[in-house]
Amino acid sequence: MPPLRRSPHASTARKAPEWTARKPLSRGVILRAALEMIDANGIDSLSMRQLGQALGVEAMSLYHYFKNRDDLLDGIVETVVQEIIDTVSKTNRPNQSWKTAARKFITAYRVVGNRHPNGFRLVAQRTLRTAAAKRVGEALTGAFAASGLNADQAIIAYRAMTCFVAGFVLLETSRMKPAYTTGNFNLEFEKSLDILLAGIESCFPRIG
Amino acid sequence: MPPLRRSPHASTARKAPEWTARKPLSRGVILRAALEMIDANGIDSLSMRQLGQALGVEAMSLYHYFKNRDDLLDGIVETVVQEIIDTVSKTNRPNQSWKTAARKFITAYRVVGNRHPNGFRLVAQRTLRTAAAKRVGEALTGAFAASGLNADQAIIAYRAMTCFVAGFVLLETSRMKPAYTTGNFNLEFEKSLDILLAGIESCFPRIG
DNA sequence: TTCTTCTACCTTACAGTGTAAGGGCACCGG
DNA sequence: CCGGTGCCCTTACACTGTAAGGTAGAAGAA
Repeated sequence: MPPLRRSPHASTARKAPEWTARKPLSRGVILRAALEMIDANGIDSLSMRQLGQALGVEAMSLYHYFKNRDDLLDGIVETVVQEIIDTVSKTNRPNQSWKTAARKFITAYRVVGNRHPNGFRLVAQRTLRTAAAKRVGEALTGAFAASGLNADQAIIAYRAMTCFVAGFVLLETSRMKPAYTTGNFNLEFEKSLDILLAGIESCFPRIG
Repeated sequence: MPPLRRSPHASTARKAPEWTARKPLSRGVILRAALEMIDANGIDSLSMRQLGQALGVEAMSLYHYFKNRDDLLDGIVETVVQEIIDTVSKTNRPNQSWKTAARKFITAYRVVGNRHPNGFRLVAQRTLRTAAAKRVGEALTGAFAASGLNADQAIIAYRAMTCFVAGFVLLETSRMKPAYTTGNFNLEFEKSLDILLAGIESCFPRIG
């Protein structure tokens, strides 16, 4: 149960104090509200004042939890990346083939990307400066390495796949109709994955 | 020779008229200045006022050539895309194999992406709403089709490659050091291209 | 010539932005 | 009781995009 907190505004009023059930702020609460705003109306709709309003708080209060707006955006990226990690680990099974692992990994990327289209745009541009990003690839490169690739090969395979999925989701989540498409994103995605996996197999014969 | 134009400010001054050699505005002139600003200092550094100042003009004058800032950004995208097209067509030769054509195409994408790192970020997010984007893929899908792929296969191969290169350049041009990298972007790029081309060959056996 | 219209640029104004600087109330450990 | 610390607040400033409308000069018509 969220603790009752006196509304700061009410505390300055003379009459009876008004009590609000406002959720106390925290990085997590703010980030979730921010991601919701972004997903609903685009990145430009996220202003400190409007975010504060959505949380029943003044804009400047947010600066207690985030250094500045950029820091907040980095936090959103981390939130989305973490969601990708969670999604992957939910479907991961031991002893699955590297192809299965890679497919699940990239698919989780896409699923989360479509769940947070505008949040994902942020991820695509600034993944690398967050700490979570450092962990996100371990599972996949690990699977590649366990299947016989050396470190450099695993990284290259990893990069080819993640770059593809980033570009794909970016394209898929833009509202506009692409000029060149079959109209069936699922098919294009799966077929492209087929291409990548077959290419890895063919270029790195030790794998398997 | 650019025509001498009376500086509007000077025209209201009482004394001797001052003549400036300011280049007359046009969509092209504005777009090139805007792209330059973006590449130098990032997208956020592009404000209508500052862009106007760089051109020796008030901010509102730009609205004679662009509906609004978004329209301007679309124009920048189109500029960059056109540069990609030009770069491709400069290296294109008749009778080259589909692999060579694809490699040149994707490489041109990357070269221009690195020449305009911040401009390219715009492209990655809004390529599709521009008219130039409609033409950019014709060469490549044409090469695929000419090599034996049917329409859907050509589109899928095209999409796999363009999504990859978009994601790759986005990663490559972000200042931060990625967590998983060999440190050799050129090698990673070429090897990833190998993977894609081998994968296309393997998944679409009719090609050749 | 003079009158009108058009083009290209301008000024002003407004609502909205991020955030620096600092204030004050509620709670806590002493 | 008292001083600190945490959490939220107000105020203020420089900046943004852009709506509304003005104006000086060029071009065309009479």
